[in-house]
Amino acid sequence: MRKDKNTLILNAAIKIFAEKGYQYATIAEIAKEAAVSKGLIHFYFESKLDLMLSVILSFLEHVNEINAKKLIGSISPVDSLKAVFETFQELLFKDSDNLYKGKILNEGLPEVDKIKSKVLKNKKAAIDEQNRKLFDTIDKLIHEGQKASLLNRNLKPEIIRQILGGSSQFLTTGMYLHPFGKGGLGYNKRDVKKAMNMLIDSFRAAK
Amino acid sequence: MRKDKNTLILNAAIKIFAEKGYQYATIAEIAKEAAVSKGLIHFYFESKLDLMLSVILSFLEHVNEINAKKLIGSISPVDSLKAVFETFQELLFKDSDNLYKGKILNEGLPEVDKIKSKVLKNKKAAIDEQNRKLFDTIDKLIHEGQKASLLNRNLKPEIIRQILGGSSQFLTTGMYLHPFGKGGLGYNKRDVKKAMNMLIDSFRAAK
Amino acid sequence: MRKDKNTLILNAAIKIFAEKGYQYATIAEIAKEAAVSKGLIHFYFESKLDLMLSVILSFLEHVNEINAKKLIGSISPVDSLKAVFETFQELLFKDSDNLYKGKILNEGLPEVDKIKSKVLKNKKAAIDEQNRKLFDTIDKLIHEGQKASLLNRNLKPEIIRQILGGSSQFLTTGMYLHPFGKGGLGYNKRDVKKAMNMLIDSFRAAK
Amino acid sequence: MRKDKNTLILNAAIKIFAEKGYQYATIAEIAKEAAVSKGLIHFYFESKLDLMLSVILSFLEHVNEINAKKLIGSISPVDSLKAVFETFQELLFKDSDNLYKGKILNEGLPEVDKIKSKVLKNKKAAIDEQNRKLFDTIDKLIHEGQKASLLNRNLKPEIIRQILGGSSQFLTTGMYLHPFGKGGLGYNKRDVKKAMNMLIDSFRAAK
DNA sequence: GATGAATGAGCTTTCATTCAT
DNA sequence: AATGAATGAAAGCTCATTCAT
Repeated sequence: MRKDKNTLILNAAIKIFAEKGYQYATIAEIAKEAAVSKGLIHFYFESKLDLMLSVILSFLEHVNEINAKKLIGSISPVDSLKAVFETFQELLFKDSDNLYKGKILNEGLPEVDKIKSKVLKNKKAAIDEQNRKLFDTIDKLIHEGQKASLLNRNLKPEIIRQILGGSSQFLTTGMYLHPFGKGGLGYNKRDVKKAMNMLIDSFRAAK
Repeated sequence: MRKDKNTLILNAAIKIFAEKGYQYATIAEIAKEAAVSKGLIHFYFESKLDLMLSVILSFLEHVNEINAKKLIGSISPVDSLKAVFETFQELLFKDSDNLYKGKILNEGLPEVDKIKSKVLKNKKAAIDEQNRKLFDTIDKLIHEGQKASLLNRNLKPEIIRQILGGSSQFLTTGMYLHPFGKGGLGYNKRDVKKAMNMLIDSFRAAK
Repeated sequence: MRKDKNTLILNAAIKIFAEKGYQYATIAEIAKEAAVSKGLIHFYFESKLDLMLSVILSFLEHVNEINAKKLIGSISPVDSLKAVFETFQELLFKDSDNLYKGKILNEGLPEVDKIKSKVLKNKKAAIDEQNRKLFDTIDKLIHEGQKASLLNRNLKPEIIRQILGGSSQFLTTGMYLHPFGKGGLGYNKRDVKKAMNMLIDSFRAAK
Repeated sequence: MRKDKNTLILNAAIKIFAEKGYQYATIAEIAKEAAVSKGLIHFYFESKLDLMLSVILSFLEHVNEINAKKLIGSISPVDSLKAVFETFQELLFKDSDNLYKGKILNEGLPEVDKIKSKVLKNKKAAIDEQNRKLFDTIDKLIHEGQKASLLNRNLKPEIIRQILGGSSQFLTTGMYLHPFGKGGLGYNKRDVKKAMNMLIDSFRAAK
């Protein structure tokens, strides 16, 4: 089953955006990577910015979709929280394409300010919605956990969320490390999962 | 005592780089902000990239300098660790210029790959050295703490470092929050300090 | 009886060319207007230029055809001249499609230089022929009028032709007016006819 | 006395715009004609459109300036009208640069709709003002002439203006003629002046 | 030291045209 | 006859960098 051109371009974009950064990535290079003409990219995507927003949107949709499935059962808020961050690790560690998406997610957001066209405004709205969904999921779980005295009430939920989010992202994308010539991460997927679970457990309310 | 032109340009660059991002910042705009001609910027700095590396380098030197002073006494590894991350918060929260530097630090790193000229290679080497110094400080403290059974030995030092670094950065720069229209951070400098200390304490070895 | 596709495309082209101008009109838009695929346009017309030349040619053929019928009887050269320019006004004022053609006629001519292909050279030759026919008709009538002492001999026929042509075109297309925000023309079809007749009468030889 | 680069570019633009038409003219070609880099054109002019508007504006300013001087004395409306159109002929026949301007004036106006930027809106406003000044001059003279029973009252002033304008333009730019392979105009500057004066005289009120 | 006019490589985007289906 | 995905040349514009003054 052949991938359609749309997906082909999207995957090439993920790779090039992540390798070069949004600004340094060129349509020409993405086209070359996808083995497609420059024109075709603009046939499927309104602009370079549209292309990047499409990458981000598809990733967030994927994350929320998986979360929705995972959180159906009646597990505790703390376990749910673990599950949510596990989703991140799973997706980001699954293959390099997804690892790339984590970087793009981080880098692409400032670009969103430049949105002018109607189509892109709609796409941004869709991204915002997916983001809000993700944040709401996390914040609600933290809040529930605190209400049920399962999580430490001494920290504001926003603080906890930032700690978990920052740790998750740095652990998976290896930020801090890469540019300074240190080779690999020095740890693996399993280590990350364990660390995140311990981290969440550390926020449990003292008995 | 008037600031010399070099510093004038550096400060303008910090502001514009942080506001627009490295790529979208233009020499023209930095020149305007510094009330200086475009030509003069290239008189003091070899290139745009040189300018950004100079910003990063000066920040890291500042951080290491402060750390060196703080860690002279014979405090425990855990308290030292707290002191190091406190340095970050202090610098980054001190004024908006330094907060900006946090963002630049994050964003500028991919650019480093493009370094070609000899002068810039030297500058990169200087940055790497300052970075290694910072990392070594952190890693050594974690290692000492684990050896002295003050810190949990179940987690690799790299993991702990990434968690502390990620949390610190997300808490101070508000990443995750900004692009999605949520207004302020919802917490303040004091909250961050408390949270980082609790976080470090959570890695203490169970008795 | 359904219009055939060829005519359908031609009419769509007239509308879009006139609204947007030749250069700004796109094949895609013409195709949409004609409710036809882009590919089909190139099935019926060799190129965009061919399409415009076809519009011009069909208009000139129409003008000459009508003139031929009108000038069969033995009316005076002056009345014939009036009839010829009346044809213009009639066609151009008849409906907006024809008014459009007047604009295209004016705008399209510089494009003719770009003709390269054999097919288009033939089409250009056909246009030239129709044009020559129209000019010859006008010039001959002026010349006859002058010879019969019905028209002022102080003005060269070319001069008279340019005055009549320029007046006719400016009166019908409203050139000069449109771009400066003045609303309608301020006069109607009847006014134009009267003015053109008076203008032609003004060239009558003084007794 | 060397022409400054601004004027150099403006003159190159006049030539290329007139030869190729606004749309077909390229910045690269204008730059080559001016023996200047592409970048410099955008240093002096905001955009290609700005460049053309600048050409039109400078021409209209020139026309109105000359008219203002000519109409200071207390000559009759009819003679004033002759003087105004004489200005056109003088400017347009003076040299090929000015003849070109006549064509650009005609062709460039539809582009004005595309104006978006603030700078260009100001430029458009300036053009509109110069145009209104020109139209007001013409319309006022026609109106005065009719009021003083010097000009035929059977024709609306707008009609007379269009006839004079259209004739003037067609006579000077040779529209109608050029594209059909007929060589020169077949008449000269003197013929045009005589014809325009006769035309204006033909609108005199019958005694 | 300081200026800013001048350069030119490089980018995104448009769109007529082609061709497999 | 008809479609529309795919192509690629060409264009306007940006901006770091240079250099005469």
